[in-house]
Amino acid sequence: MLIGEYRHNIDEKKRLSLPSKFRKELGGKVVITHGLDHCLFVFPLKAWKSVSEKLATLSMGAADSRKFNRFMLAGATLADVDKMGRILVPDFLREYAGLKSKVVVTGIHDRAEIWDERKWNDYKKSVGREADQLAEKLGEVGVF
Amino acid sequence: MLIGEYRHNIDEKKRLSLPSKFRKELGGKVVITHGLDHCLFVFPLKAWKSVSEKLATLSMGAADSRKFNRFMLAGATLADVDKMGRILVPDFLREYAGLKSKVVVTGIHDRAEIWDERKWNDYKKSVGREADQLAEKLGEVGVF
DNA sequence: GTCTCTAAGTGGGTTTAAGTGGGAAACTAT
DNA sequence: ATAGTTTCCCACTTAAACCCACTTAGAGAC
Repeated sequence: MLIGEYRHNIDEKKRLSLPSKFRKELGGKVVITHGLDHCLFVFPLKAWKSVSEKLATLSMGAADSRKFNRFMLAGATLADVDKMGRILVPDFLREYAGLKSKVVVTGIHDRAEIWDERKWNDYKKSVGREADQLAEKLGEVGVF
Repeated sequence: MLIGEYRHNIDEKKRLSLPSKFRKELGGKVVITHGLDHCLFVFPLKAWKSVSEKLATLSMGAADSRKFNRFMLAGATLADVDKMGRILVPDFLREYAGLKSKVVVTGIHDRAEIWDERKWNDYKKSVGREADQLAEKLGEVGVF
């Protein structure tokens, strides 16, 4: 189970250290892909396979299904973790997530997320303002 | 599994490098054919066989079925991958996909796609505008 | 609280391979 | 024969992979 929020840097060679607490669960190969709200998702290879199997059930006939598959599959990259626990983030994904040097890596269940630091701060603020309404929903779902 | 997006050039001799990460899966011979949305599809020989079998059993009207089969089959070319991992893209396919020098090669499950760089950028932008609906689908399919 | 030890995060230099360009040889067509 | 392609092979450039070292932050002991 991946949890927590870590502040890391992407260096000049486009390398990003994964938090040491994530490394065991993420393993030696991870898949980075487009996430929602313009962040990036990082899956352990195993978890990715179950995602891609679900995607494979979508028909190729419909135009929006093709779009969806291209978004998820062409938008994904297999990255291997180097000896120091770092991954390389491809240009097109960095661009999508608006990543500069300072990024935030978060853990959400079985995946990690990569956020531009500023985007993450803004997002947290907006979540803070909506906390009451969200709390209502949480109650509905029976979390607390 | 082919995933990711790679920017390559078609040189003056009409040669196109396949991404190194695709080469193992694509093998020494590939089938290039008309793709949907004015890109080109590139199948490993093995995957092509299952595609052509499916084409033979299409359940659409006879006239449409003939049309689609001609589109896919008559447009298909068997291409050898050279020692450097490059293929030759025939003129009529380059024309169909509007390929200039700069192209994008993407991986979608068991096939690669070749896009004119500008077309791919436009396509991605349109996907971006539909991000919300795509997110809905993510939920429907139970991906996340 | 402070010192020490350990490990994580970062940075740089070297090596390797991918992507690309171009020349020589073979083949075709004129 | 010759001009124009096509095919094969090799060379160059640059970016990714790899290895190692330094710095800093955290954990533990005193």
